[in-house]
Order: sequence, then structure tokens, then C-alpha cells
Amino acid sequence: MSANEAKSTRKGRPAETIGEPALPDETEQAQRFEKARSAQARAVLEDYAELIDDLLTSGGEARPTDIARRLGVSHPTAIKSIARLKREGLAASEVNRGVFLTAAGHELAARARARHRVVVDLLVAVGVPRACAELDAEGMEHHVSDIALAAFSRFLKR
Amino acid sequence: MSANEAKSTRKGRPAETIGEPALPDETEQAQRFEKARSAQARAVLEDYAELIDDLLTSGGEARPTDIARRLGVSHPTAIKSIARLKREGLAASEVNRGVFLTAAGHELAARARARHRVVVDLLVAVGVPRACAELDAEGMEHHVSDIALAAFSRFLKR
DNA sequence: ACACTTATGTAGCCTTGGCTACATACTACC
DNA sequence: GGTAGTATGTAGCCAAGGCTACATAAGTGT
Ligand SMILES: [Mn+2]
Ligand SMILES: [Mn+2]
Ligand SMILES: [Mn+2]
Ligand SMILES: [Mn+2]
Repeated sequence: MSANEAKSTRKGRPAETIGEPALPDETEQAQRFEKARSAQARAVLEDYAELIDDLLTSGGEARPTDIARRLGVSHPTAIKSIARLKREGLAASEVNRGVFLTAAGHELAARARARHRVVVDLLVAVGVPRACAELDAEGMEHHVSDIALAAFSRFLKR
Repeated sequence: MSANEAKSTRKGRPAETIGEPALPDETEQAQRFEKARSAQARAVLEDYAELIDDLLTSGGEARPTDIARRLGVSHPTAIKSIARLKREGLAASEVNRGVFLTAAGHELAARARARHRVVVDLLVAVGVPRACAELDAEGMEHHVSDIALAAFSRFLKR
């Protein structure tokens, strides 16, 4: 390929003839997808931390079955994810006892809850019905960056 | 537990003493998480379909290495995901040839692209910097329901 | 004390979507 | 036509997050 100016062209395709849509830069696009993937990897941790914190705050324990039921998964699934939280230093528990959050876990939960609320509020503010906003926010929240979150807050303050 | 009115209380916890935050209904919460999980399961298919369609539209082929590079993954990963698209009737290709979309795949791509654009536009409209909007939208889009999307469109038309 | 019920934990399976290493197929070029 | 280089495909590994089935622990009630 020596000093070929463009793209990837095994069969000598014209490449960048003008007039066509023009795709985004390859590297930039790859970074977008990469960011989405890493956000996704954190999503489970965030949801568990937020939920555990909610359960603890609401005057009770955070027990695996409660967690499982609220997440809509089987209890072994919940236990396995809780194990990951522990492994990553976000939660702690002794056998046959409820789950607790470490300082880091509590931090994460607090941020997740605050973000969750802002996302729901923003959706409602732009006209999404409340119930739908609650539904959609559960997945969207994990992809909202700090910058976007700040913008949302500003927008909500008119 | 016979006709116990509430919750789950192995050690006879007071359950719903007033004053505390009051968690959302269990079933409703479970449905939210379930919806987020199923959206996530579709995310890869949507991104691949959208990207393949973009590549085809931009006057070229959709070749596995191009797809892989734009997604920021290795080519075997891309090939494996493309195999899933084929399995689900969204794409087709013969060996050592570029990938094509079936009617269903093209449909999916069109919807994904339209939604993607609206999501970016909405983010920008509420004050998120363009670059950040592009980044965040890549992950958020998959969780935006038709109802929310319609609300976004309405909002964008002032 | 014992039985019953519920909660917890373990084992083992599956799928998805990452990866590397290797083998094969094109295409270009001399 | 042979060789180099790129693209494609295959094999096999891993971790995450689902699941069921089973075993154990802990309360509840008679
Ligand atoms: Mn969530
Ligand atoms: Mn949340
Ligand atoms: Mn996307
Ligand atoms: Mn997209």
C-alpha cells in the first residue's frame, strides 16, 4: 500500500468520491463504541450499589433475595454479582448475613442515585411521560457522562 | 407465611414504618431492570446494523475488518457478531465477501440511525456539547423507547 | 424438639462478546 | 507465475451474567 492516501481498498475502490454521506473518523467512532462498552461494564455495579444503598437506607437490610427480586433475576445471579462487588471493593458481607457497602461502594451508590434522578427529571422536562422516563432512565443513566449530567442540571434550572 | 400482609421478613423487621424513603414497587422495579437488560441485548445488533448500512451507503462494501476497526474490536470479534446478525436474519454474506443487510436488517439500521440522530440532537438541544453528545448517545440510544423518542422529536420542534 | 418454610450458598451449565494465535484466501506487483 | 501483504476465517481461551438443581442454614410455629 506504500503511501496510499486513503482508507482500505483491497480492490481499489474509489474511496472518498465526493457527494456521499461521509462517515465519521474511524478512530473517533471506535472511541465512541469503546466508551459505550466500558459504561456498560460498570452498569451492573452501579445498579447493585444504588439498590443496596436504597435497601439499607429504607431501614432494613440488603438481603440477596430482596436484591434478586427487585432486579428481576434469580438469587444465584444476584449472589454472583454481589461477589463481583466484593471483589472490586464495593461491598462486604459475611456468610448468611445481609450485604453492606464499603465507603467506595457508598460513594458509587450516591453518584448513581443522583445521576439517576437527574436523568429521570430531564426526560420528564422534555416531555417524556413519567412512567416511561423511569423505565428508560434505568438503562440510559449509565451512559450519561459528567459533562452531560452537568448540562442536564443546568437545563433543569431553566 | 400464610396471609402475612407484607414484604419478606425473616427476622420480623418492621417493614413499612412510615417516614422512610419508601422504595418503588418490587415488580415495577424488576420490570425496569428487565427492560434495560433486553435493550442491552439488542444494542450490539443495532450498532452493527447501523454501521454496516452506513458503510454500504457510503459507496463501498461493508467488510469485516472495516467494521472491526470502526467498532474498535478485533476482527474475530466482529466476525462472530456478524455471525449472530446472520443467525438472526439481519445480515447475509458469502465467504470472503462483504456483508449485506437483509430487509429486516435494513429496517433495523434505518430505525437505529434515525433514533441515534434524534438522541444526539436532543442532547445538544438541552446544552450538551456536540462532541460529548456524540459520545454519550452511542450508549444511551439503545435504551430510548419509541414513546421517549416521540417526545424528543416533539421537543426538538420547539 | 421437630417439622416446615424460607433464605443462602454452591455447582455446573449456557450465551455473549471480548481476546490471541494460527491457517487460509485474496490481490497486487514485479 | 511467485511472493508479499492484507483480509478473512477458525480454534480456543476468558469473564460476565443469565439460568436450574441441589445442599445447607436459619427462622417459625406447634
Ligand atoms: Mn440502571
Ligand atoms: Mn439506577
Ligand atoms: Mn450505539
Ligand atoms: Mn448508533
